[in-house]
Amino acid sequence: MLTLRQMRYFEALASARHFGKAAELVHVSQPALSAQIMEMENHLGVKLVERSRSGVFLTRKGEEVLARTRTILADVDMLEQSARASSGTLEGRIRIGVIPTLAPYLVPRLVPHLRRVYPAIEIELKESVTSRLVADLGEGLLDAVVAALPIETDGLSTKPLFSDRFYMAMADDERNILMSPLTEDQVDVEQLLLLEEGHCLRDQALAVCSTAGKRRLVSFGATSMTTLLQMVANGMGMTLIPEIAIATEAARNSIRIVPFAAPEPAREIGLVWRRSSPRERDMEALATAISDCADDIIRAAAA
Amino acid sequence: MLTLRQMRYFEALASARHFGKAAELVHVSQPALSAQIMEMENHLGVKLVERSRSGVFLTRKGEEVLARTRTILADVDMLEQSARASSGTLEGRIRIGVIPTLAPYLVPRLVPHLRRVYPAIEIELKESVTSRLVADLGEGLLDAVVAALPIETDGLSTKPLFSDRFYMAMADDERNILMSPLTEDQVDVEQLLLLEEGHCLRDQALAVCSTAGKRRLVSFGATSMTTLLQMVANGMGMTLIPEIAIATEAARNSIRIVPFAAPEPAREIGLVWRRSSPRERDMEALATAISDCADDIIRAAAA
DNA sequence: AATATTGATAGGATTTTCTTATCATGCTTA
DNA sequence: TAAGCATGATAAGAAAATCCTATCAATATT
Repeated sequence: MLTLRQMRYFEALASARHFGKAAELVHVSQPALSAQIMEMENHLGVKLVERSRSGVFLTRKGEEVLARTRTILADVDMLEQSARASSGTLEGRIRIGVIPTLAPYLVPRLVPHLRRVYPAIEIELKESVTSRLVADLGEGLLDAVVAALPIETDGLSTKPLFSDRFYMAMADDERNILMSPLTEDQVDVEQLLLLEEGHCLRDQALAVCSTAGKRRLVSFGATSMTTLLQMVANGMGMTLIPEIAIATEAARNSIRIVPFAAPEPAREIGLVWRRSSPRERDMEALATAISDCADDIIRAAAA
Repeated sequence: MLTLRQMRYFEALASARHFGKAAELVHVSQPALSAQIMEMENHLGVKLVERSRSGVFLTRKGEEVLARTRTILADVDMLEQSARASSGTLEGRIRIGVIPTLAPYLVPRLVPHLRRVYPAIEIELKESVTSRLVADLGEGLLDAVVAALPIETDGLSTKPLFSDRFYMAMADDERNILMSPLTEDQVDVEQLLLLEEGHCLRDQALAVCSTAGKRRLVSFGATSMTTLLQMVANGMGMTLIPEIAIATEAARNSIRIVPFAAPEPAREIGLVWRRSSPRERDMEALATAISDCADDIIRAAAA
């Protein structure tokens, strides 16, 4: 089996053209170097060097092998260097999954922010429901997931990022005469519009309004918050909207946002990653960035 | 120190994404593979793989190192293959030195002949006096030398190729009324034209004509046979010409070629190479080729 | 909870590699 | 020409690296 050691010694020998000198170059005794060269020659079945009194010459094959050896050794050097170049925080590719009820509001702020703070970052995004994202995380297809907690943590680490309060969104007309702040039992489940199955926000909405019977539930299976709020604006019902979505969606649709009475219901957004991942520092940095962005977005909505 | 073994195991691990399977791939126990991977990680100071219950993933660095590792391993394969591809007879570069009193007559036939018989040959030629050629041979700058024997053989091997008889060349006019065949003591040393110092033919000519005193020697220091024979044709004297040069030179100059009486003086042309050279077979083939060409040339002259 | 997988760890055997000492050869020099 | 020198090969034993078997710890599965 050919070894790098053999190549290193051979390189030295080719440079020194002298077994003893070459052995010094690689900090080894002359017999050790001789043995490795012989081993290499035997393995390749070729004479690499010509030993003569007037010095050591490479054979034709030796010259050819030397050329290849040099590029290989150089490549190995490159490998060591590039591997050791400890990539700092958030350098290189990071694959982030974000749930659909968060992504459209968070990502447009988060990505530019990350790019600004960590110029060497390469962001890959995936938007899907929590279960899909967690599966991808488990398979190594994602590095981090931003989703609503709690998440059954199966070899995963979690860090809470921010709290995202729920509001009720309804058509901005006179039909909806509700107290503000709203209490949960005022919600008419028949009027509640929900996202399609799989979205955590759907489950959360149901949890908030759980006091009423679930029988008369009408699901239009909306695929996005935006769709849902268009339905709301058209008077088809009302829906729960997370605070982070308000600024964007209120600007698009003519809706009224009604707060809940304390204790205000909310979802906890958190960052999730494989516990076995060596990127603790990246996760820390990412968590901070997301929290900051979310705060900005929510503060902007309040203003 | 990074080793190819580590890289081979790492490659296997990246392919199998499983320590046990990877170990099988490289015919080794799982702890052995684990240890090498750990060694590699420690050496590089980087986590290459993420060990998790749901499988083994490469880290970013791991991916990068893998890419480099693969090209290195491929290059090593190439090296082994190309080295093992036993170059047949007279394949690749061969550097041949030829003395000036032989080269102009031998080379134009020899080179096409070699190219025809050994298509993969790359010929490099050097024309110089014996001492220079032998020095170059000793320094590994030449692989073979074609020169007149004997050669003080200092770590060199020698093989006689052919015998090259001497003739006397003189102006083709009526002034030279000499017996044919010539006997050596008929030569008038004062009329003898010689090559400059260093050429073996000069010494051989003097040896042939040694019976006469050397005092009156007139040397014009001609640098080539052709020059010398032009001088002869112009009536400036006579000179020794080796048989192999006759066909070419007689066609160029109006000269008369007179043979010597038996035992005809001659030079022995031989092939010389470093005894330590592993190219015995090449030397054998080269010797045959040269002998064949020389025979052709001399036979052509006789016709 | 019991069982099966999977990678890490431990201890000792095996193989590789190294060093020192010495040899053989050919060159240099007295 | 013989003694001394330089150089790479060889030998023998020490050091190291690598490996294997057995076992552990942590998870995942049943």
